[in-house]
Amino acid sequence: MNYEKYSIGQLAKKTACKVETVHYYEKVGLMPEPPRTEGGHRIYSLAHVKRLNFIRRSRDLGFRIEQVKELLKFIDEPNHYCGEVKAMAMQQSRVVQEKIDDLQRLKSALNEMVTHCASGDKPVDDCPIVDALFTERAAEHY
Amino acid sequence: MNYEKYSIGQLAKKTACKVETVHYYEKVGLMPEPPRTEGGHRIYSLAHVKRLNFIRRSRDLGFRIEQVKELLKFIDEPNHYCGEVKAMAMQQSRVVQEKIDDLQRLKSALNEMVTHCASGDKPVDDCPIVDALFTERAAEHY
DNA sequence: ATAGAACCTATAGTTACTATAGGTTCAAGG
DNA sequence: CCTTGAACCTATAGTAACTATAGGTTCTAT
Repeated sequence: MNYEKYSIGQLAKKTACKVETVHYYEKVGLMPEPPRTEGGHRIYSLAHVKRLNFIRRSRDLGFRIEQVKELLKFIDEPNHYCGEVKAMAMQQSRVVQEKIDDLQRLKSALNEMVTHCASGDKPVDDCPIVDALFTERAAEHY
Repeated sequence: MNYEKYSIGQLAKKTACKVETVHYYEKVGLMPEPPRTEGGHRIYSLAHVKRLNFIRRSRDLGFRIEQVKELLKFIDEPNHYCGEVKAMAMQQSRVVQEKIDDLQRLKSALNEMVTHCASGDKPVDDCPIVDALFTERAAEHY
């Protein structure tokens, strides 16, 4: 076994995470309160490194903090099955796809505006982009 | 000309924007301080409706508030040309494309994890998704 | 022993709003 | 004219997920 101990700075470096972020994760309950030195400095072990890696990777994949808490619950508590984790990953994949769709629409709108604006040497009050932006929004919003 | 006057509530309804958001836009300098009734209620005109539509549409297209301020400057100040607006729209389109690319990578990672997790009936400590999440992150992050 | 890096806590700032509290004004009905 | 209740007013706090700052303490290496 690896019984190496780490300071918060070493933990942060190993996980590409800032020290302040570790403090934050502790405050919101993602990271446990670790043992301390006599002087009050936090002492971490390899288990903490792994846990923080898990948190960071989950966050990178777009899971919100509350979702990461759920994922961690699956791990911290016994009697959970892989299927629960799989369901969350699939759900997250769908959420991400929706965001992609949104952004695609957005980019199309921008590109369309740009192509309508051929010259660029017109004064602003004659600009088709500005014009498009002034247009009233769809009725469904009312 | 249309000299119709609107209360803040009517303005909000016409632009699919909340009253509090109009207050906020005034506070951060996107909307001007409008004239008031004797009792202190704000009075808006059609120009305000158009301006707020412009702001909302720009925000919907992903422009940040500071960028919307720049766009409005082009309109509020004389001697600006369509090309400046076009450049901002093109830049914004690139930013959006980058976000799309990021999300695509993210979704691929999620989908890969899901396909590796065939059964779902394994206990969590044997789950390939959990496993992947525990994996250390790429060296470039260090 | 001491210097300075790393750590500690608590608080404020970031973005773009949204929500709340507690009070005032407006418009419509009686 | 008076009342009632919706709409308005200001100021402040809350949201997500951190980041940054201030002011003080501890650790580590010389």
